[in-house]
Amino acid sequence: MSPASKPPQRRTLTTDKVVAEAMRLADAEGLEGLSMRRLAGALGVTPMSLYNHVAGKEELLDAMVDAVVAQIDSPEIDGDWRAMMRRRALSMREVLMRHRWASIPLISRMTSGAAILRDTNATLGCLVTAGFTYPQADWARNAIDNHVYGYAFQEVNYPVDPEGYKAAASRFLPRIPASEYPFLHEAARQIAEARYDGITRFEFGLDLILDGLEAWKDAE
Amino acid sequence: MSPASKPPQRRTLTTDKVVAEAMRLADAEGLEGLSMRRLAGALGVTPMSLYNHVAGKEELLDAMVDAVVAQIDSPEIDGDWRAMMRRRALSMREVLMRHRWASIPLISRMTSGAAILRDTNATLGCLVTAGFTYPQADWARNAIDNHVYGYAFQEVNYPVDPEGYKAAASRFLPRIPASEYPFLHEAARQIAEARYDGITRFEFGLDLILDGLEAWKDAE
DNA sequence: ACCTGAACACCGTTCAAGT
DNA sequence: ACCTGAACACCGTTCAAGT
Repeated sequence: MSPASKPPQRRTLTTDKVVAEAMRLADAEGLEGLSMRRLAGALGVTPMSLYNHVAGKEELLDAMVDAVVAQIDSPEIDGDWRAMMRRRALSMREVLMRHRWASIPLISRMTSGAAILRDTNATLGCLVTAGFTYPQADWARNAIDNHVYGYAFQEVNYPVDPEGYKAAASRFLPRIPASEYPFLHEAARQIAEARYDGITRFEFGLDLILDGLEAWKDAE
Repeated sequence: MSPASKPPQRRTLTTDKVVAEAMRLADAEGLEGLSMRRLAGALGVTPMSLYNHVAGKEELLDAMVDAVVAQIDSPEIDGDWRAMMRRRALSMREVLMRHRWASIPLISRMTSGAAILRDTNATLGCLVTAGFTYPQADWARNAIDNHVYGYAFQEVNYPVDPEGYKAAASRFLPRIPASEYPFLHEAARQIAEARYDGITRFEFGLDLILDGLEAWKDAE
């Protein structure tokens, strides 16, 4: 029971450390760079020892997704619903830009960690308190989240900097002959010329949805 | 040069057959059931012979996604934009229900097969012809597609039949104590009770977006 | 031209064994 | 209680060889 009697095992790993290192790996190299074996290597441990702290790779991914959701600014339940939805959406976008691997598992895994439950509860709560019915609140959340996910996903996959943009355009445009795809060709040309306006466009679409929700709510 | 001189090779495989069998496999067992080796087995061939017809698994997935997109009713360029966007969205939903594995790769791969280029060209063309600017048309398509993808994805992952619904709810509700997540708990309860109204909800959200686009278009 | 066998460099995970 | 070595059952893909 004295400190010196501490057993010889390394005692280095915890679930939190495993999840944190997995997120660091995914941040650095993307999801396809994350394997249990590489993760173990990064932690200086054999692959199998990970299974003492996470049940498997699926559960690890769920935990990573939940850790991402934990970072978003959830609505305050008594706050102005529109301001709160706006703040949450902007925060989600920012978090998804920070963890560029997260959009896909966030969309594609039906997971329910503590942070996700908390955020969903707060979001529905804010909308219901503002006067939406439960089904309406459920739909409103879906509409907003679909926008955020879809947009974030695009932003992650398209080149942001002007040079990258130009390069991608010149790599892409030849595949779109004006004779066969006149509208697509012109759209690509205009987009290739425009400067990047990520947040503006994001907020534009977001406000479109919020307008729709407001009208919908008042209409009934 | 006579028919009898036909060489002994089986000559069974073509790219189209490989893609078609891959889709059948994915339809039946999901994307995680689709491996190059299993696909080869289903075609009665060694894994390596597939590489004579597709460059690799990534390209195979791209081809599968394009084959899915080829099935959707693209807009007619001179048609009423709202009716055409509506028809396209309903068709996309239907196709994504038929190929339940397709939502995720359709969202997450930045691919540009012939069918995708064609559909994008037709969609932008219809909107631009109706009076949207190119950037507006681009955004409009994104908004609609995000809705379709997000919704289809949900519909694929949630149980449709009442029994499955009930089972999922009773498996889920205990994880959501009313004390900690009062709003989420009540939402889950109401949703668990409601009968499934997939298409209605889909069209509701779609019309919300189309209303927003119409207002937006008229406003400038 | 198309298909194959053998091999390479990976995976996630189990299980019995160590301390 | 935690970590390990060895093994199992898979992957995608390359390459030289067959016909």
